[in-house]
Amino acid sequence: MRRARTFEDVLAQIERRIVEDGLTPGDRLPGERHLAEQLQVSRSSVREALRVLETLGVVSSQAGRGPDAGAILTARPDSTLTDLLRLHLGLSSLSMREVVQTRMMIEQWSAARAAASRTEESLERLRADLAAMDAAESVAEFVRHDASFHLGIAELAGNRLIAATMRALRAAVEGYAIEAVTRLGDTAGLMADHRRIYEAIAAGDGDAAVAAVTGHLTRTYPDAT
Amino acid sequence: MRRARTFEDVLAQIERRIVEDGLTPGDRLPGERHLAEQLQVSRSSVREALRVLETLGVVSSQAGRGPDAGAILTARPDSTLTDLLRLHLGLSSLSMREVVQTRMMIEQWSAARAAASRTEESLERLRADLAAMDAAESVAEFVRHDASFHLGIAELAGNRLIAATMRALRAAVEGYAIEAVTRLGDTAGLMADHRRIYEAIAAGDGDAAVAAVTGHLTRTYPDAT
DNA sequence: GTGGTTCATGTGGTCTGACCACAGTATGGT
DNA sequence: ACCATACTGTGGTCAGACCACATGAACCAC
Repeated sequence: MRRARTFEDVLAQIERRIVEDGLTPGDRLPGERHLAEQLQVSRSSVREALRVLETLGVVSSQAGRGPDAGAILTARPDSTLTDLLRLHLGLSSLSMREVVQTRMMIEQWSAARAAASRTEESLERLRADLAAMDAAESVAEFVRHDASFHLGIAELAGNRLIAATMRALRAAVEGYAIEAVTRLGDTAGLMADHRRIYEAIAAGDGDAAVAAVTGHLTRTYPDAT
Repeated sequence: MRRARTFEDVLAQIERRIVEDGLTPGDRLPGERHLAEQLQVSRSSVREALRVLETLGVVSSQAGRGPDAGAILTARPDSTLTDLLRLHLGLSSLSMREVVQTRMMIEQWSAARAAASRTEESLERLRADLAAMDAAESVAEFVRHDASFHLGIAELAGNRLIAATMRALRAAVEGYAIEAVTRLGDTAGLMADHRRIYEAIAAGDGDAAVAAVTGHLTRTYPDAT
């Protein structure tokens, strides 16, 4: 058994405090110096613990926020997941195939859910993205609205964990996406796919939505299944 | 635009180094003092960067490993994801419902994949877990093999990202699982579910496997869908 | 020669104390 | 009443020190 490092103790104490005091995003932690004194450790250890919490998207710090200020509790797991994917892809401990496959799973699930629980205003957002893609004048702009469209479907399903994962996955394949669109040359095929997905969701046809999403992703990332 | 903090620069430099030098798990980074000198920053900044990488499961440090030693590159995203879920559940920025729902998505997908690509040795592992559950003499032991069974299905699908996510999700509901088993009193119903899942996978019947998994999770976590 | 012991070296982990740039607040003058 | 100024405490960074530990080389006994 390895002895716990000091900053890990600090981590546990802060977590305990969050749970016991029922702190939620927007609340504040004491300043670094205060925490250090309360826990009888050095500021370095406190800072390392805060850095971990920041990495996990639980806390956010910025310099010089005046008295009675400290790290603010947040709920931003997005960049954690994005960084996680990017680094492990770089380390080759994860393959692009696995990432695309995971995205396939999420998008199929989301499309089915979205078809079942669609509302007029959520459909409106998807239509807006479609229109923006049609009007896009550059690959980058097209891809941006493309991402927004796919994310919209995931958010429509109403699960923050899945939506956050989807955002990270999407960011991880960003480079691939731009390359894929450029390679295909024209976007007519992609737009036809998108419209098919939208129509299926709007019609509340879950099976058709899943099929449309599956076809779309298979065509866009042919080398991963 | 907020100015980048020093340790974020260090982070970027280390990441660049990993990608450019094609480093993989098992390789080593220079020692903290060397990195500090190479990048012309203080050791504290290097340490904060390493702490971030450690949190993301990319690096692992331990004290006193002799000369020419530094942090070892790893590929352990599990605890990152587990911590992420636990903290955000504690912060109420994620609900147990969303976690269980995500698990439902992954297990359905995994079961379908597992049914399609089963092998005799992978089935053997599942059978071993089933037998261990039958022989379990305590709730804790039962739940442990229960977890192993479900994880086995996810790993069978052959996607490290999904398997890692599954491990984290499973760990997050650990407390719930023990409570659920205790509440149900006997495990006969659960075991019947497990056998039904196993049989469907062994028979290569994807649809039946999905149905069996869906029924099992719905029964185990009735208050989340 | 061989096997075990000691010891110097360098590591990660921690601490102290200092300085900086910045945001909020109070203070002062107009 | 208003605006500029100084003050205060913050997070961010740095330099330098010490500790416990793991490693490997030098050493000694046999």
